[in-house]
This record gives sequence, C-alpha cells and structure tokens, in this order.
Amino acid sequence: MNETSNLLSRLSSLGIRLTPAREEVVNILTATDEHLSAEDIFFRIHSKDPSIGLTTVYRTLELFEQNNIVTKFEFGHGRAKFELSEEFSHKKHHHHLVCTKCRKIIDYSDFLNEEQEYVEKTERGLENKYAFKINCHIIHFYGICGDCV
Amino acid sequence: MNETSNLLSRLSSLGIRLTPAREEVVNILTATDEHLSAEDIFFRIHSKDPSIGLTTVYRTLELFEQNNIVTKFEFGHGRAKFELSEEFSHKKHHHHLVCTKCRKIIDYSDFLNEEQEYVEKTERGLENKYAFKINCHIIHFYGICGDCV
DNA sequence: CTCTCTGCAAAATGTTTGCACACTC
DNA sequence: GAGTGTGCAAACATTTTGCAGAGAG
Repeated sequence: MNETSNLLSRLSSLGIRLTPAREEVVNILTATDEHLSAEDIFFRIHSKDPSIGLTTVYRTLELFEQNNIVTKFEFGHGRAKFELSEEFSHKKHHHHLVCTKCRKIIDYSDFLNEEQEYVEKTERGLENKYAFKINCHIIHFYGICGDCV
Repeated sequence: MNETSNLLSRLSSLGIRLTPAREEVVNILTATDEHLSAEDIFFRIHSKDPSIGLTTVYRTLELFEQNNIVTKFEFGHGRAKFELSEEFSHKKHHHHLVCTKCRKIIDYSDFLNEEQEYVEKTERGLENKYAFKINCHIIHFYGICGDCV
C-alpha cells in the first residue's frame, strides 16, 4: 500500500468525505516537493477547477492539519506553508534549512542518526522534567545560501 | 560589562539613537522572561508612557531584529513573539517546548551538551553540502503539557 | 537645515467567519 | 430531512506604509 492509498483510507476511516476540493488538495500536496502556502495551493487548484474557492482550501488544510494529515509550518514572513505529514509523504524525515535573505527553503535529510540520538534523549528528558507528552519536533537552521552571499 | 551596557554600546556603535521608545523596548525585553508580542510590549510601554504608539514598537522591533538585537519567533497562531538575542539576554542558550493545546511556551536549557554535539556536526555538514553560511538554529518540541491532558 | 524618528490614519496582508445554498446519506 | 461541504462577501487580526510634524545633530 503506497502513501496515497494510505491517506485515502485514513480519510475515510475518519469519516472525512473525499470531495473534489479535498481530492485536489491531496493531489497537489502529493505531487509537489515544495512548501506551498494556502494561496499557492489555491492557484494551482484554480487553474484546473476555478469553481473551488480559497476559503475551501483554508478549511481543507485546517481539517487535514487537525487530523495530522498535513503539517503547517511558519517559517516567518507571515505566510504559513503546508506539507503532507511524514506518514503520507514520499519524502523522508527531514528538516529545513532556510535562507534568511531569499527565503529559499531546503529540505535536508542528513545527519539523521545523530539527530535521532539527540532527539530521543532530549524528548525523554523533557517529558520527565516538564510533564509533557511530546508529539513532534522541528529543527530549522537559518543562514545565507550560496546564491545570496 | 553586563548584557545591558553591552546592548547599549552595540546600539550606539550601529548609530542607532537611544530614543525613549527604544529605551523602553529594551527595558521591557530585559526585564521579562516571557515571550512578548509587539502588542504585549506596546501595552506595557503604554502604561508608562501613553505617547508611544504601536507603530513605533513594530519599527523598533524590526530595527532590532535586523541588527540581531532581538530574535523574532513565529510559534504559530499568527502572532510573532520577540525576545532579546542570546548575546544580550541574561537567559541561557535555550530552546522551546510548546503546548499545542494551551499554547504555553516553556524555555528549556537542558541537554545542551548533546545538542551542541549534534548541532555542530550538522551545521558543518550542512554548510558544506548546501553551501550555506549558517547563523542560527531553532529547535522546538511540540506536545501536550501536564495541565492540558 | 538636514536627517532621523514618530504618531496617526489608512492600507495591506493573511486568515477566519456568517450565511445561504448545494449536496450526500 | 439532517448534517456536511461550499462559495462569496464581509469581518478580523496583525503588520506595514504614507505622510506630515517633531526633534536631534
């Protein structure tokens, strides 16, 4: 079973109907490697099916986010970006490298062993010390990319 | 030399005048351990000096951010939060533990050794592989706090 | 006198909500 | 027929900008 059928069965098991709008959002997020904003997604949908509105895109993304189907990132500069959650994405576990000048975002999947070791240790420790149940983590490195120096 | 005089000399070396509004922003950020939004800062200033406007607070924060005096965080939910950069803060190097239910933010300074090892290795590796000059990193752990279970 | 800093009001931006209609079960 | 999903327009919240005046050097 691939990620997409996995996603579709998750939707139906949650009782979330697969309407045309939702299907398009899934398609777009599945097809891209970029980090898209709600408006980006809306424009791409709009070129295929102009009857679908921006509001629906927002509502779909919120619904998906609350069911852990998509993850919302705020990299700064006020516009949230969305990507499929790891479970439904063909992308590997990754983090983000952000150029603070041109705002380019690079996904990197390097150093996962080191990361995992650090993250596991830290998560356990934080859960104990602060009585948290930790669900996820984000790691962003910020800097200036080669094109911007 | 403490952090505050350090900060003041940085401002003057940058040719940034220490106006009353800017001084108040510095005072408030120095005095607090919380993560304040622009509006939070504005309200605190306003109770001391009602003549200072929200616009000036935004402009001051932007100026400070661009000169690495404050760091802007977007934890989600649309409102940016500001804190003094490490160099000027009495707080230790720390990261954030965020409750996704009540939005509480805990600063933690634990596991810094493990972190440093991981971060140094990763930074060096990323700089080489992606031709970046990395300036900083953020690590956020998200979960549900003890009060919210 | 020039340049910086500011407050105010207005604009811009990104996102959410109210409502009426359409569609599904 | 009840409940879900939708588009549109309006509302909303946060942040930014234009402008004219105040203040510093």
